[in-house]
Formats: sequence, structure tokens, C-alpha cells
Amino acid sequence: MAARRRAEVGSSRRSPLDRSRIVAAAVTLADAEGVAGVTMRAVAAGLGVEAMSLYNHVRNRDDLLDGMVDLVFAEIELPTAGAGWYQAMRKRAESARAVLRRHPWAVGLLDSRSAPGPATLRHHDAVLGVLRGAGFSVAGAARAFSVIDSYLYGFVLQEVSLPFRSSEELGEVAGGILGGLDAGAYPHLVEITTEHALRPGYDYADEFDAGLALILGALEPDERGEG
Amino acid sequence: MAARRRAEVGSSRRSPLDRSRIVAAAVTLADAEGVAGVTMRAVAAGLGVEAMSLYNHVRNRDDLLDGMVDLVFAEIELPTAGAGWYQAMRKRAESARAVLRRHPWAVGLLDSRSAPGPATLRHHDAVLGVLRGAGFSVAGAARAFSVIDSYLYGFVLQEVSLPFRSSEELGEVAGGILGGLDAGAYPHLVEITTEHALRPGYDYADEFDAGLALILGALEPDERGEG
DNA sequence: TTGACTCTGCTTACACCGTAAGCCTACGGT
DNA sequence: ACCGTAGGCTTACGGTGTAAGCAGAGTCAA
Repeated sequence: MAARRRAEVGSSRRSPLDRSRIVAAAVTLADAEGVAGVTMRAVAAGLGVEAMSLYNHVRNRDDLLDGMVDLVFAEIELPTAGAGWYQAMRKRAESARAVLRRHPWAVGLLDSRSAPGPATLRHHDAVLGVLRGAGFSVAGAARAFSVIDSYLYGFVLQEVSLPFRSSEELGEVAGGILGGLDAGAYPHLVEITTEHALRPGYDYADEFDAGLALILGALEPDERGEG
Repeated sequence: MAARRRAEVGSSRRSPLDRSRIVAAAVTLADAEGVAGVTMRAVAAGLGVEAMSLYNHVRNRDDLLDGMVDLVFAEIELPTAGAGWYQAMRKRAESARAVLRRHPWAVGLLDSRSAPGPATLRHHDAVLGVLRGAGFSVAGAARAFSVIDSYLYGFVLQEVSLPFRSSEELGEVAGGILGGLDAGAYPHLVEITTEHALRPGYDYADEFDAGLALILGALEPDERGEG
């Protein structure tokens, strides 16, 4: 059969396997099992392949993790200058938070990763571009970028590491921690828990917008008169 | 010899080994080798003991990591109400940052840790106490706490994961990343790097105080009129 | 004094990890 | 038809967390 000359038909024999397929499989696995579940053997198994085959496309496990982080960054919406820097930063931050919640392991990977990938660089460049275009000085853009991203990563880091996902779970956990202790040892934690966090309708996630608005409201372009 | 009745003299025979000695040894090891170097065998070796002996005092490796994080929190200065909430929050944040820089592995451990230890709880309680004492409402204190800590953790997370420690290293790294690419692919990153970050005297660490001041300045007690 | 119980450290063993080294086979260029 | 090479596979090694069981010392009852 002449058609067999090329394998592009996808002869079931062997699929091509390249870096991006490996990284994507690793991300899927991490979403399901956590980053600890991302072993070379497990990733390979997910692709119907042996562990050592991955090393033809990936330098080592660390390189794979770098790729995963970059793939996550690629999911974040790039900001656009159209609607003004405030809205652009706001939308970008919310998109980033949504993405990082979808891949909770990614934040914990941010430290220990040293080589930013192309998507990461493109993302940072776009953010700086919006700020500069809106009149922020170089130093001002750097500062705004630093503050916003610190808040963003820090919030998600805390959010993701909370040992509960819903309000009911919160109740159980808080009860477990505070209940087992000397009553009155942590009066303010008790207060904030019972009078605030356990109130129906409370959702810690809502704090994100509030904090973000507070920070964005304190920023402004072209800080000529400022120290 | 009657004195031998009690081993309290410290017969060189065997040292007692308890949880706190184990956790302290693990922290020392992590400071020196990074968190990946904290293996049960290595921690035990540092104490002149075999790996399995640790399990008499520590549930498992995860429990050990929990203990390490709590020990780090214990190093952070508790805020005191004396000089006003602004200065208290400022000093607390700077102390926390100094501690987390001393133990760079700790931030990365914050996620994946689910059981806060006593030092952690005491710390959070003290922060809330200062804010409440200064007139913040329960909701306001919760919000302030969330914003400040998010910024703090996020900043340190980024700071710690930077692949350099000094300005010269920054130059090399930046050159390596940006140099290997299409010139002009990331114009704003190039701009900020060459015109700002590589300027003599620039230190990213200084951004911390600026961002913190910006956030603290936007907070205020008793947000009656606010949404 | 003696014996039993408990506490704590040690030894051994297992499954799983990342990955170095080398083999085998199918494909593409000649 | 051949052969180099790329990209899979197999095997193997040292290191990991930790389950299971052993050994010696401290404490207490009889």
C-alpha cells in the first residue's frame, strides 16, 4: 500500500511523542494527582511509553517542571491596552488567579524554577507594555508590576494551601484546630472564625477582588511628584 | 557508683532525642542544602542516629515539614500594639521577610502544608489582635491581614526564586535569557532590565518597602463609610 | 532481686524514584 | 538495497520513605 510510505495517517504502531505532548500530559497528571504524582514513569505511562523515552525530548525532571510552569503561564490572558491600564491589570490578575486555581500545584513550583519559558517572558513583557503605554515610568511600571504580582501569587499561594474548598469543610477544619486547644488561647482567631469566616455567604475568594482593588487604587501612572 | 542511677549527667551512651531537636536539625539542614536535602536519613545522620529512630518522635516526613514551618514562624517577631498598628504591621512584615529570606525553603513549603502549628496560630492571633485593638472591624482586620500577608508571601516567593543574589549575577542571568532570543521580541523586558534593574545601586529588595508602604497607606481602621 | 512492660533506637527489607548506559528497530537519504 | 540515525526500549544503580520486627535500657510490682 503506497499510503504507508508516510506515517502521518497515524499507524497505530507508534505515536511520534514530542516535548509539548509530554508537558501537556504532565500538566494533566499534576492536575489530577498533584505534583508529587508527576513521576517520569507515570507521565510516560499516560502516553503509552516507557519512562526513559521521555529523555529524548526533555532534559530531566526539572526541565519538565519548567515546561509545565510555562504552559500554565501560556493559559493566562495577555492584557490589552484598550480599556485602560486599570481594567487591563484587573482582568489579567483575575485570569491569572483562575488559571492558578485550575493548576494549584503551579504556584508551589514557582520558587525553585529558575529558567522562565517563552510564554512567561511574553506574559511579563505584555504587562509591562500596558503599564508603560499608560504613562507609567520605567521605575513606576516595575514597582506596579512587583506589587500586583506579589499580591497575586501570595493570595493564590494561601488560597491554594487552605485545607478546605467549601464553607462546610472550613467549619470542620476550624473546629478541629481551635477545638482541640485551651479555650481562649487564640481569642482573635476564634472571633474572626466564628463571627466572620463561618458566617453563611462568606467566601474567602471574595477577598481577592477587594485586595486587588485596594492595591490598584493606590497606584497611578507617572509618579513625577512622588519620592 | 550511685550517680549512675540517673542518666541526667548525660552519659555519652545515648542522647535523648526528641521532636524539637529533630525539627531543629532538619531546619539547619534545609538552610544548608535546600529542602530536597532534608531526607530522613540525612536528618538522622546529623543527629548521630539512624533514620528509623526519627519515627518515634515524628509521624512521617510530612509531619517533620509541618514542624519546620512552625519553627520558622516562631522566629518571626510578634507585633505589639505600642507604637500603633501601622508601625506594628510594618515591623512584623519586615521581620517575617527577614526570617523567610534566612530560610528560603519555607515559603515553598507553605502550600502543601495543611496543619498550622502553635507558633503559626499564635502569630496570626497576635496580628489580628493588633488590628482589632487599633479599631479595625472584624471584617476590616480580616481584609487587612489577607492583603498584607498575600503581598508578603508573594514578594518573598518571587524574591527567593530569583536565580541570583547579587547585581552582578543579575546581569549575567538577564544577559543569558534575553541575549539568546530574537532581538526585540520582548522590548519592555529589555527596557526595564537595561534602564532600571541593571543600573548601579538598584536592588530589587528595596521594592519591598515601597510596596508595603503603598498597601499600608491604603488601609485604615473602622471602615464605616466603605462598601 | 526478679521479672514484665514500655520506650526508643537499630536492622532489615520493600517498593518506587530519577536517570546513566547500552540495545533494537523503523525511517529517510542515497 | 543499504546504512546512519533518531527515537523508542531494557536493564541496572544508588537513593528515597517507611513497614516490621529486634534489642537493650529504665521503671515499677511483687
